[in-house]
Amino acid sequence: MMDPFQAHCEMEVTLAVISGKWKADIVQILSDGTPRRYGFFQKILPEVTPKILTNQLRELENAGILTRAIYPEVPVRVEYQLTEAGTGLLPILEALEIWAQSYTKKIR
Amino acid sequence: MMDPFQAHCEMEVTLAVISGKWKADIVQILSDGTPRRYGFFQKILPEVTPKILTNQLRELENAGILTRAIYPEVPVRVEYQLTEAGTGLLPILEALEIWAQSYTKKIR
DNA sequence: CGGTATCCGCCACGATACTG
DNA sequence: CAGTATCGTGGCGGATACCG
Repeated sequence: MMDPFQAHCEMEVTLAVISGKWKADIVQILSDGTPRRYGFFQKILPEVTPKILTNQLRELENAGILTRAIYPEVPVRVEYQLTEAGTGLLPILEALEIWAQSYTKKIR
Repeated sequence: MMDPFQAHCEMEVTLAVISGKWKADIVQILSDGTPRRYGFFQKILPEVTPKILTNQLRELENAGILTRAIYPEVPVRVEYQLTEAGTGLLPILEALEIWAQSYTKKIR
């Protein structure tokens, strides 16, 4: 991830947070508030390899977008959930989606 | 630039369009509607090298975000201006900026 | 003035295999 | 179940020099 604090303009902080091949997908999967487990992401995103999935999750965690809760049961359970900051991202992602839709219509 | 048409979710089309080290800056420079010349970008963004600047401008042009008008005077004059699609991006960039501001306050 | 041409380093992303 | 470990690579961004 690009260092958000050497961005030229503020908005690049946000871009830095959600730029990452699978981050938008991950945030969207968590968008309904339900805590989700590692295997759930693998099921929804079958193309992402474990290493990459872990990497993207960790970067979002470090950015404060989601939390990672470990329940030391047997077998172990790990749950990911959006933080308040992550939830604040949702309207923006929706705006990105809406713009993309009208854009695709015009360009394609 | 990542191919916008093999994105997993629609919003990544938008991310693909504005992801690029200097693209947000370029769009913001053009945000007031005034046509701007190549040298103007170089003056505002002294760190970007000519090759990179050209590259970022071309990618935005190919994405339909801005137009490139050549006036074959002597010396030649080239002017860049936002398209309608590019203008539609402005509220989104502002939303990114606003989110970044509250985010920076919380995290830093 | 507004670019090209050439060369190159870095690192995000990935394939594959293995593990506490 | 939820991850590491290792090795590999494509292409974005950059430094530097040159051009119509």
